[in-house]
Amino acid sequence: MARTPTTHDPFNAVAEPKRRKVLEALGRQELSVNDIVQKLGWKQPMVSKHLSVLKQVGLVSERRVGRQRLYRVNAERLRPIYEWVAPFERYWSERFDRLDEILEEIRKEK
Amino acid sequence: MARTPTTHDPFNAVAEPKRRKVLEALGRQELSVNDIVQKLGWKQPMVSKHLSVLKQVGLVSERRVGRQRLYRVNAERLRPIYEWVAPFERYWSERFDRLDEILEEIRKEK
DNA sequence: TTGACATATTCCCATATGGGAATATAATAG
DNA sequence: CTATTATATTCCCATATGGGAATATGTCAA
Repeated sequence: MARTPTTHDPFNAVAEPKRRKVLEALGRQELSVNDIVQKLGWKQPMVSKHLSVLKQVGLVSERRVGRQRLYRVNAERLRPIYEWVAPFERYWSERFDRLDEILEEIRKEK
Repeated sequence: MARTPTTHDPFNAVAEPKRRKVLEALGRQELSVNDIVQKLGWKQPMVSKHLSVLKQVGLVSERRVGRQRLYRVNAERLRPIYEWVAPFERYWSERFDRLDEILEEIRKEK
């Protein structure tokens, strides 16, 4: 029944390129909405909306200071993505392992 | 407008949990549609549909042998995901680096 | 109180979705 | 040719989407 909501899990939240941009813009820093607006050059409501999704899914945390809201990345929530994809890293790096083996064999033949 | 199509890129394709299951089921092996149907216990059309998306986005390749179609993971296409998420790995592992520093300081004080 | 600033929310709409069920295509065997 | 096996496609529908524009909420300062 329809696509999984973007707020359902980190995989869906991060499928949206702009949401990835927001996380990149944040990096390790704690930034206000306006900081991000400046940095990315988007409209403020757009930034707020994407932050809202990221927050609902736990990818960012929010801290209120005066009239500002400071956001920071909650990297732990990215971990499932890393852990799912990391095992596949061997699939493409293995190619080079094989290349090493082949080169080794050629070396021995000489 | 509207959400980015699932066939647009690996991030969107893999946001769907069942599509991740299909890739896991494949692993390094080359499997027929029926192999996957057996392995996952889903209806055949469902498997075919998900394979179709994965193929369109380049996450699997297809080879025809007789009436069978053999699929295998094209791991290269997962690389962008790995490379996007990997830098964040430091964010959560760093916590332990700091812990090490703190322990080191305590040691010096003694 | 009244502004001014910072941020969030609402309303709008075209669009692609994933699942189920049924059916179509393709290829082999007899 | 026909039946059978292997796989793909079509039709259905409820649903959440992301963008734009406008507006609401919240907080400080004078």
